[in-house]
Amino acid sequence: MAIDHLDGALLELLAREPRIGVLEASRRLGVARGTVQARLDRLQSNGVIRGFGPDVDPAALGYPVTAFATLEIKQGQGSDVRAHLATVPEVLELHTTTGHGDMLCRLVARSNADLQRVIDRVVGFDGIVRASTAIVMENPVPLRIIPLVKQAAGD
Amino acid sequence: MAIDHLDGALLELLAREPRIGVLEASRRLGVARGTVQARLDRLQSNGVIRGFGPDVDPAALGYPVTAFATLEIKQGQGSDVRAHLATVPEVLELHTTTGHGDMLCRLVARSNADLQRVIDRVVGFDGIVRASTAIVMENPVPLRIIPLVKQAAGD
DNA sequence: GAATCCACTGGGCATTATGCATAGCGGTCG
DNA sequence: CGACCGCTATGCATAATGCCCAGTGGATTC
Repeated sequence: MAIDHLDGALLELLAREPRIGVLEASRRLGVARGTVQARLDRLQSNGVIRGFGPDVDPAALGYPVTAFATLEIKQGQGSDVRAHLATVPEVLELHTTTGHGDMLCRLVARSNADLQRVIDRVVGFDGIVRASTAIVMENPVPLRIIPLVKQAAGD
Repeated sequence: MAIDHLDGALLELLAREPRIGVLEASRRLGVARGTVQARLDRLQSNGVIRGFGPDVDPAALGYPVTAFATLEIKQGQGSDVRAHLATVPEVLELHTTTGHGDMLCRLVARSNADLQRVIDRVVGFDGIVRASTAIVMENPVPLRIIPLVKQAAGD
C-alpha cells in the first residue's frame, strides 16, 4: 500500500516510456532486474497499478467534443439511470455525487451539434429530472497521476 | 484517422490484456504479425493511441476521496489560475468550460477532512471567485473507452 | 483490359527480453 | 544471535522482437 521512492521512480519511468521492458527499466533505475520485477508484481497485486491499457484519444477517433453533464435524478431511480447511461458509448465516465446534482458524467461527441443528440439520448430517460451541461473548451491539465505519485512516494 | 474493424478488435484486445505482445495479439486476432505491427504503428502515429501508461489507482496510493470542483474565475486571471492548479498534485485534471462555472477540476484527497485542505489550497488563490465542490460517492461507470471504440469501428 | 499500388501473408534470421532458478549479501527484528 | 527479508548478480532455456524479403489478392488508374 505504501509507496517508496523506488516505486515512485518506477511508476514515473513507466508513465514516461511505457513500452520499455523490465530489463530496460532496471538499467535506467540502476537496480537489479529481479527487484524491478518484484516491485511491479507488488504494485499490481496491491492494486496501485490497475493495468497498462492503451490510452485512447477520443478526439482521434472522431469525437473531439467533451462535455460534463450534471444530472438530477428522481428518487429511487438511481440504478435504472446508471444502467441506462452504461449503455451509451459516448458516456465515458459516470459518478454519483453529493451536492446540487446527483450524478456527474463525462460525455464525448462528434461535434457540438452531435452533442445535442448525445444529450438527448442521455436525458431521454424517465428517471432523469434535469441536466445541465458544461462543454469543455480547453484542457490545461490532462488527466495525470505523476505529481500525486511523487507526493505519495516522497513522504 | 478512421478506425476499421481490425483496429477496433486490436484496441479491445489490448484493453483487456495489455501485457500481451504483438505476436500473441496476432495469434488472437488471426492475422499476421506484421499486420498487427503495422496497425499499432499507425494507431500510435495517428494519435489514436496516446500511450500505454500504467493506470494508477489514487485510492491505492492513499487518496480514496475524489471530488469535482467547479470554479468561477475573475476575468483575465485564467492563465494564472491554470498555472496555480497545475502545481497542486491533488488536481488530477483541469478543464475550462462553458456554463455556470469557468473551470472544472478533478481532485483527490486522503479523507473528507483532507479534502478541505486540498480545496483550501486550490481556492486560496487570488483569481478564484467561488468554488463549488461535489464529492464522488460511487463510480458506476469508471473511465472507459471500449464502447466508443466499438462504435467508431463498426460504421 | 492491363499496369500499378497497397495491405496482408508467411517465412527466415540475428538479437534481445523473459521466466525461472540459484547463491551471496547486508540490513532489521524478535 | 539467529532468522528473515529484500536486493544483487548470474545463468540458462524459451520466447518475442525488429527487420528483411517474396508472393498474393483486391482495388484503383490509365
